[in-house]
Amino acid sequence: GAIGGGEVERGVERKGATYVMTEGQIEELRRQIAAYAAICEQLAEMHRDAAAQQESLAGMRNMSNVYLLPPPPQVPRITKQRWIPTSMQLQILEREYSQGIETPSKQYIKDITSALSLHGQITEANVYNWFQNKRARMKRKRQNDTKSEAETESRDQKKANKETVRVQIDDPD
Amino acid sequence: GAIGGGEVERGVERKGATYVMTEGQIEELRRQIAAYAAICEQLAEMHRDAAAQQESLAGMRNMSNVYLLPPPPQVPRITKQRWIPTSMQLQILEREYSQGIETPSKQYIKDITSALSLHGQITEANVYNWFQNKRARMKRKRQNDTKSEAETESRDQKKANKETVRVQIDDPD
DNA sequence: AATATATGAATGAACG
DNA sequence: CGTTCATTCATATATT
Repeated sequence: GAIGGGEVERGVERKGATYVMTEGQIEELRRQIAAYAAICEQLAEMHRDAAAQQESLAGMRNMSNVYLLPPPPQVPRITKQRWIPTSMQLQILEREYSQGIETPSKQYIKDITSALSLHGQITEANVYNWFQNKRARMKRKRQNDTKSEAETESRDQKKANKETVRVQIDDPD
Repeated sequence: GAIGGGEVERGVERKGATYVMTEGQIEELRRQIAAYAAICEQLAEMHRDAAAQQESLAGMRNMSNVYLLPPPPQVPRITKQRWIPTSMQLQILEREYSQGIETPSKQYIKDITSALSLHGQITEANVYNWFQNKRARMKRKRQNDTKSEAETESRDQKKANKETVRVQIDDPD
């Protein structure tokens, strides 16, 4: 019995916001992910085939390092506003951070900026700011989490209440 | 593969026709889709490059339309629950602001949050954001008003200007 | 229903 | 570094 069960999960849930999705939305997500996965697989296979036949095709050789090579995605802006990282740039930055790069050195910033510029307009200042903001916001998040954990240390009841509220949401159809 | 996974399903809790997801789960989904999108983009680009150079590669041709068709770049329509202040909460907040509280201290935010929670669900972040938005929008309004005062342009011109700003952006290649 | 606006939230950049 | 500002994104609500 799921409803009101509160047997939600391991320590996954935080006291942060929760989100509600409909079946249709979940389905849509699955479809998108499946579609991307299929396309990636096909493309990758095509490249393997092609590479096997024609090893000297320019630009194709070191596919293993997919993230570091190719294309400039979209830089449509004429009016220079604030930097908006492309999904690729973000992905790379997030990965670097998650792998322990929290306060990159000047040289590191130079390098990664140069790598990221293959995926869109970017400056060293952008990268510097990104890491700075990341650190600050991660830290604040950790503090909030820790604090609210401490608050509810002996009060899981409150949490239960919160869960209960959501249960009331029900089906319009 | 490394990217796919069924973790989503495990964590999703069934509740009538809606599901509740944690921030972490949503984040994970977004990451997955962003990752696939970025990889597809790269592979497609590489493929185009390669195809341009070597059009008659066996095994490549009959699949060459693969990347042309599907992937919807749209990110999931996840309905995020955002705080909607009750009229009572709004009244109190407006009053505080009008009485000179523009940038409340952390402690002040704590206090007011706790007071406001008597009138409905609310978090410190909600309060913080409210004041932040209030400041920004008040400032903007003041600036607009002042500017239109100085200008002899018609009143409607002002709004037209605002619209015009966006028009410049565009044109990828 | 489709578009426009109001406003909560996220985030790049700047400040002290 | 911590905090705040400025801009943008996303969603709820209003308007047509």
